[in-house]
Amino acid sequence: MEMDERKLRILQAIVDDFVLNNTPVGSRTLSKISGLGVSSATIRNEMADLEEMGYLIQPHVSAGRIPSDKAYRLYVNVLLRNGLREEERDAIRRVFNARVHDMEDVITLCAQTISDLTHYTALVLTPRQSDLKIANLHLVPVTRGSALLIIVTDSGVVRDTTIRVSSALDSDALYAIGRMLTERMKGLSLRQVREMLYGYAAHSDADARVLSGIAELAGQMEKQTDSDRVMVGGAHNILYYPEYAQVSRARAFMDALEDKKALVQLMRPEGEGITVRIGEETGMMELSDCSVITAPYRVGRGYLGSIGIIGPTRMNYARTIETLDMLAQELTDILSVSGT
Amino acid sequence: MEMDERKLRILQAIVDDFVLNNTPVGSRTLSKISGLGVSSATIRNEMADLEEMGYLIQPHVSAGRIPSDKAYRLYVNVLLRNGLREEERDAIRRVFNARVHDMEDVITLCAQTISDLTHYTALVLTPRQSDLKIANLHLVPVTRGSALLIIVTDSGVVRDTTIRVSSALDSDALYAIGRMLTERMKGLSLRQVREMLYGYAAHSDADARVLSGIAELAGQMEKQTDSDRVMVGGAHNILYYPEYAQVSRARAFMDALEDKKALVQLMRPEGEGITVRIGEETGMMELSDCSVITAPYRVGRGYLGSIGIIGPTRMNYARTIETLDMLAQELTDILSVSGT
DNA sequence: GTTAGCACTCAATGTGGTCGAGTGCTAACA
DNA sequence: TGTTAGCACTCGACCACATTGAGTGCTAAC
Repeated sequence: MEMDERKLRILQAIVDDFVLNNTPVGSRTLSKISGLGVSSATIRNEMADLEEMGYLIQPHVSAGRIPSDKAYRLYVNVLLRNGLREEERDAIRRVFNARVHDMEDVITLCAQTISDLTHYTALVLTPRQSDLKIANLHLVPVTRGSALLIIVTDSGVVRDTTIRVSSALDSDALYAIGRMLTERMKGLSLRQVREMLYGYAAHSDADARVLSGIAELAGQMEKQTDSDRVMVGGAHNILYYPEYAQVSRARAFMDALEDKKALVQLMRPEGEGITVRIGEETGMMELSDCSVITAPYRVGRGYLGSIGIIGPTRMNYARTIETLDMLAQELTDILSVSGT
Repeated sequence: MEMDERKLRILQAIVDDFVLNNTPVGSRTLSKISGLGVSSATIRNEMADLEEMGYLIQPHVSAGRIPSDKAYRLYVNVLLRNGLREEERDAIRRVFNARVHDMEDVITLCAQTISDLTHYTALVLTPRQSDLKIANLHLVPVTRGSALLIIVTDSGVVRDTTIRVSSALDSDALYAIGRMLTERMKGLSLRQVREMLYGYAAHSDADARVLSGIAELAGQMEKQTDSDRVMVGGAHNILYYPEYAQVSRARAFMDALEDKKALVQLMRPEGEGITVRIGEETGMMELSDCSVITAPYRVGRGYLGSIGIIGPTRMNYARTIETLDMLAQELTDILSVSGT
């Protein structure tokens, strides 16, 4: 059995219709909408073939057919076409125009935007903090005897923590210490800083306090597990898809979202661009009726993280892929300007 | 018809049982569990009275009774008793022990903790940024020609943005400008800073750039609407309550959570301590079968924000109230130490 | 290769019947 | 006067069964 043009068109029509209506597609409907001008009987023959080839599934004998994972895969690989109208593309380009805030804001905004635009559940994998390189260290007096330690990294991520310091240190003294430390640690990753600090002799008590503060913050940032890097937004979106009309299913979905470690795996890019994982391809039982689409974002040439969505396999792939692709590009652009 | 001791005990037993099992409570069950040692017929008479008084509702004639909002109100006002075991209280006290990170982390951790401990949906109202007072302003070189402007506020909130500056300014020059600005603006609220900047003549181009950066950031922080202050966590928890077994209800709930403005109103404290809003008392149609419990947190004597939960009216009030009360106290303690 | 026709399948929907938890009322009792 | 046993009654929940109709596969004709 081989695939021909007509089979392809029928398959595409089935996927399109099923994505839209979520009901098994019958031969009669198809002969009307496919625009092929053949009768339902002919379509039936073709559908029987497609089923035999593994592209279609018949829930029961007197229902129509629904696409299999394999069908979606084919659809994504060869049948996909423009999913967005030009004005929608414009809207996406304008999303980040407003203003570049700090990195966390950008990430949050991004998750929100993804969820709003696609109506699926947004996934964002933030950059790994321990890989970030220190750009600046600052010490800022808060009260007598306490100071705020601020670490600025190369991609603009700012972290801070309050530490105790000698009350003899005023703003200028703290600045000086900050400068000195910046000199030594600039360009190092947090991992390296921690290692360096182990063999570091403090000149004074004051220094010692500051150093241990830095060690602690660096430790914190390094301790950030992969799981902490995952953000989920708009999980409630799935409640609008009839696939999840049973609460138990919705619950299973939500629970799967709690497994951050697995999500990190799911967001691992395969190759340079967009990655689409369909149904079983997700490798997670609970998500076997879902698809995950992810797009990497970078700064300069280096991979930082991914943005993506998770939704029912019955998904508007064209729209979603294009939306994510554009957003990832925007994100990359913004980070390249503001960071480094 | 007046309320007597026995009616109270019966009502309490009904609420307790209904909260536990979510099924209308019948007279026979009640005569067994109430421990009053009277027959079901007697209980029936009492229940008829309680219904007449508005405390009970009969879904249909051959079902048992369920508590009305009025019953929960009475329950909360007079029948509540210790909801937590000592070891649970200990666990709560240890939540924030780990380490004080920056404020945002504390808030996030708090929402997570609330949702974990209570299994309801967590609500957190963060402090209003424009009311925060400036403690320190810092300018930090990022690249030649751009700098990071960092604003530290009195309760430790740090905001930052990248601004363009003259490339002639090195780290020391930026520090000096930062110090100068700190001198002038320390103790002012962001609102005041903005006003001040309007009538402010810049000494140089460099200054002008910096000032407009500050104005912008202050503007951003001020622009933060009340809606931006609301955080919702663990919304998926409600899927575990049979009240929301119909997806349409779950959806209505989730949609209500999107109305941040209304949530801010819901989290407005009434009086000093815990506020409980039951059913219709929430003032939101969509939440008429929910209750909202909130507890304010402060720094020093000033009200900063609230933490709380939202869940079905059929809720374990004792546990929840005590949990929130303790967490708010912990939060207040932590902020008082790290801030100001 | 395509199409009309037909018997067949099976989920979805509707209908009537039974079951049982729970009630209100009444009458007897302490 | 308050409590209790007994009983007829109500009504949702559940089950069995029949009906409906969308959709199929197969066959025979074009």
